[in-house]
Amino acid sequence: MIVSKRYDQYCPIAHALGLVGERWALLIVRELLQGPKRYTDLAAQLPGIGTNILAARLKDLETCGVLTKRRLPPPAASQVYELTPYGEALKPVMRQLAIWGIQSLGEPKEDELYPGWLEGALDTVFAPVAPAGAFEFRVGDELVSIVDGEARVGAAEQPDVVIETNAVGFYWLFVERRFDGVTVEGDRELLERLLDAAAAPVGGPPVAA
Amino acid sequence: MIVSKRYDQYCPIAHALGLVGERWALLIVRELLQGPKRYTDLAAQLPGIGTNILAARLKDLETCGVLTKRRLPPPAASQVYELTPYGEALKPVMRQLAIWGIQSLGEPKEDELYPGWLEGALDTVFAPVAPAGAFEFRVGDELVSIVDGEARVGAAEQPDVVIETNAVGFYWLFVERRFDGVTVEGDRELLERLLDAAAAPVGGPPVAA
DNA sequence: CCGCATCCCCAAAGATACTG
DNA sequence: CAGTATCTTTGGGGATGCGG
Repeated sequence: MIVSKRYDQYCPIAHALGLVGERWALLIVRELLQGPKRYTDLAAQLPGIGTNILAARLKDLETCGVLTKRRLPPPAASQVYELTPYGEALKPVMRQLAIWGIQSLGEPKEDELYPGWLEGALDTVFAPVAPAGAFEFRVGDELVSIVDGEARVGAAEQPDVVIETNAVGFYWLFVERRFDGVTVEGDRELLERLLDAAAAPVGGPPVAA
Repeated sequence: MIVSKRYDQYCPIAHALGLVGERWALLIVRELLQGPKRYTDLAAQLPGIGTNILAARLKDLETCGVLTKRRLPPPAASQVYELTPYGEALKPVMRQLAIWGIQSLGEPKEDELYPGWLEGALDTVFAPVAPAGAFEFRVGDELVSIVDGEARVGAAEQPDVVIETNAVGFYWLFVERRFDGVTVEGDRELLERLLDAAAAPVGGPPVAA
């Protein structure tokens, strides 16, 4: 398993795929973008992964410098996995993958969403390109703000704009700029600038996948 | 094979990986970013792929709307594969993957490079974020220009800046802003703006992979 | 419990030969 | 040239076991 079975080309993309291109690898990174997690928590968030695969991936990702295993100080005897700076640098990749994928994903059904999804979305997709200002998103029962380009759970102190909708409204707002079912209070133009910055208009595949 | 074995989550990233996350898939996309190609040409550019895998991937990528099979008009009786607009929209993903991957790739050995590599690099990594102006790159025996945000093989008519180096110099110029072995004629500051726009400073993994 | 290692089974990948 | 057919090998999914 070690270092074998990669692509045999000098190419940054092929090399990157050699490091994080295997099944489950980028989903593990996705989980760790939300902060350090324990083995069991990872397994819980990745339905169907199988404990052997998880262990193998964690080992691989550790040896190639994407994440580190860290033992928590005495009171909590457990250990956690966390991204290295190089692993964190995958965020732009995840961002683009998410922007591309969502175009053919279709709107969410309410019961498919997991707690914290909005924070993940805002943190990786919107926050990195957010213009100066304070945004407050109230989507379903999630409440997350972006202030100075950083996503935070909870309300903003002095929000420039407050967006209220449900998950479906949020989906269409992002992929097609549709404001149906979306309530915007405050600086709507600032929100539009955020949406423009977040993603170029793409459109889905010719055949819905 | 059809539609099975995907990740079972409502998540744009998981969905994207379900479409293009399998082995070889993104490398096929990489090839087609350079324009339509025939089956045999693809096989030639992807050492070790195996004809059955290539055929299977092409079929999968076609059914999920990433590429199309097109039969060339009569004189040339062959058929080619080309990206759909949705497939082309993967370019930002490839861009970020390349930027991330190159940080731990190491400098090239001259015999590892394939003809046309510079055009690929400039087209997917630099051109999409290039500031207005005309850049001319002379790297080894490759000669490619970027004019108005588009990469083109050949010299620029009125270059604002001409960069001359070899592949190794080009590598370090990009990953560490080192100008050793790089000759810059004309507007050097414009080149620096291009480099700044192309990639945030990242740095490789703690352990060289 | 948590963090894996082991085992079994099957699906997918690799290699090669062959065909319209 | 553009694949399909066939065979072998590898890796993933699922369950279970086991030490700390």
